[in-house]
Amino acid sequence: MIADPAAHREIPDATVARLPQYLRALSDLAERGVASVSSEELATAAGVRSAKLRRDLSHLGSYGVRGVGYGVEMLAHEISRELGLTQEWPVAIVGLGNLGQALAAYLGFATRGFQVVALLDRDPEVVGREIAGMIVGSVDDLERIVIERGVAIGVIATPAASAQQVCDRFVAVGVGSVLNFAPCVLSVPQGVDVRKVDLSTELQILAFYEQRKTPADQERVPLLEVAP
Amino acid sequence: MIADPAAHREIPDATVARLPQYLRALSDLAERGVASVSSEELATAAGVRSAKLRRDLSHLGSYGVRGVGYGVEMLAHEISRELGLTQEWPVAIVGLGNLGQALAAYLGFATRGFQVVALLDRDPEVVGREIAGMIVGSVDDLERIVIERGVAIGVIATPAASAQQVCDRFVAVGVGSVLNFAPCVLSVPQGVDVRKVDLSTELQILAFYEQRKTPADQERVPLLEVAP
DNA sequence: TACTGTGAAGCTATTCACAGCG
DNA sequence: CGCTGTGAATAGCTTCACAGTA
Repeated sequence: MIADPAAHREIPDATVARLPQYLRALSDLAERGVASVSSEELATAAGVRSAKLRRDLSHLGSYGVRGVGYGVEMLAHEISRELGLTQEWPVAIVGLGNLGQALAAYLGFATRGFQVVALLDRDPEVVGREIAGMIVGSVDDLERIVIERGVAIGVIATPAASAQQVCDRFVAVGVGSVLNFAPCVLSVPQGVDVRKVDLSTELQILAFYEQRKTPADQERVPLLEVAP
Repeated sequence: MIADPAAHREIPDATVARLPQYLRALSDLAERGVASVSSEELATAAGVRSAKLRRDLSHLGSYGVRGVGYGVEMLAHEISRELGLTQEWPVAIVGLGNLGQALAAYLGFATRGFQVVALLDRDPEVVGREIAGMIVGSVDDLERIVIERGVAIGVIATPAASAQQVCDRFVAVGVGSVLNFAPCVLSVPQGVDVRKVDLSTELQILAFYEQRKTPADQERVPLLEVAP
């Protein structure tokens, strides 16, 4: 009986969410020819505290050397493996408005580990056009295309009104991970993961803190100080 | 006599990050003419548990009615106020590649509380073009434009190599909040807030969980054979 | 010596469960 | 009664501080 060292490790969600940052910092270091890095240096490059970095990495195993630091290439490889980037994940993008086109262009050449295998839209004006080197298909063929091309991750860049329907169709044919850019909540069965990216949410969060920062005398337009 | 309920309350970061979701759910309800909503219903609409919703709202004050629920319009207004959306925040977008253009178009008409007052790019081919009804200016004029137009929030959609420099220039002329779409860590002085949106980070997180779901050596295969 | 990996402490967030009120 | 608001319990995350080690 052989125990896989990673098999029974539970990696905390908060740690998983930071692994990509560490990986990017390590890639930058590797490009600059750095062979070894301390937790202090890597933490700075990734924008976290060194104690947090060490705790995070300890969940993956003991890949550091006491008194020295971490091997850049080796640690990058371990994190890549942990994140599942040693394989190529087939991705489909649905909705090729402004945002969908930008995502298609970005994913087309800027990311390892992912391959865009389908672009789908509902608008007949858009279907058939070439975007980022790929022909846009009809969303009517979603099920067939997802199955044929083994899509694992679905990206939704449609208007909010269509997002749940597209999501349901993804889920029905076995897509287990969805990245949602539509400004709405998606409901999915247990076992399916959804992550949401939302520009206006981010701006609103910034506005909250900006408001707290702005001294009272600098306050801008008071829209609603009307006496009843 | 009633003391200002929000004046000295510390609202937890996790709560702030969810307020936009609640606001969106409330806006949807208001559009459908719903006047009152229970924590259970609103929580479902926002994709959280009702206990969490009630705890979150309790940080804003007591805006519910026991035995009844929350007034939709009233709660929406309170959250808007708390988020600082009763004023318009002037936003500048730097970098008008695919993504920057998509952001400009989105912000141009899809969001209340924010007004795009400047689009800036470095490329002379792009400067002078009209995007989403606004003429692109030169990034050389960043300082002047930020000051003249009172920019409070800077959006960075440049390549990673330019992002820190643009950020520094924003900060130097008083921009206190930055939304960063470039795949890199920005360092800023204390008191400046940065939020990051990163497509490949999100995909990598999904890949991690997707990999965990797919049993070890089980290759990803179509769920259904292709029908003849 | 200079660093990692980690027990323990402290802090933040979530959830339970029900008192309290309309 | 039905629902909110919250004390208390729990779970999860971060930080400290240092034992342990190449």
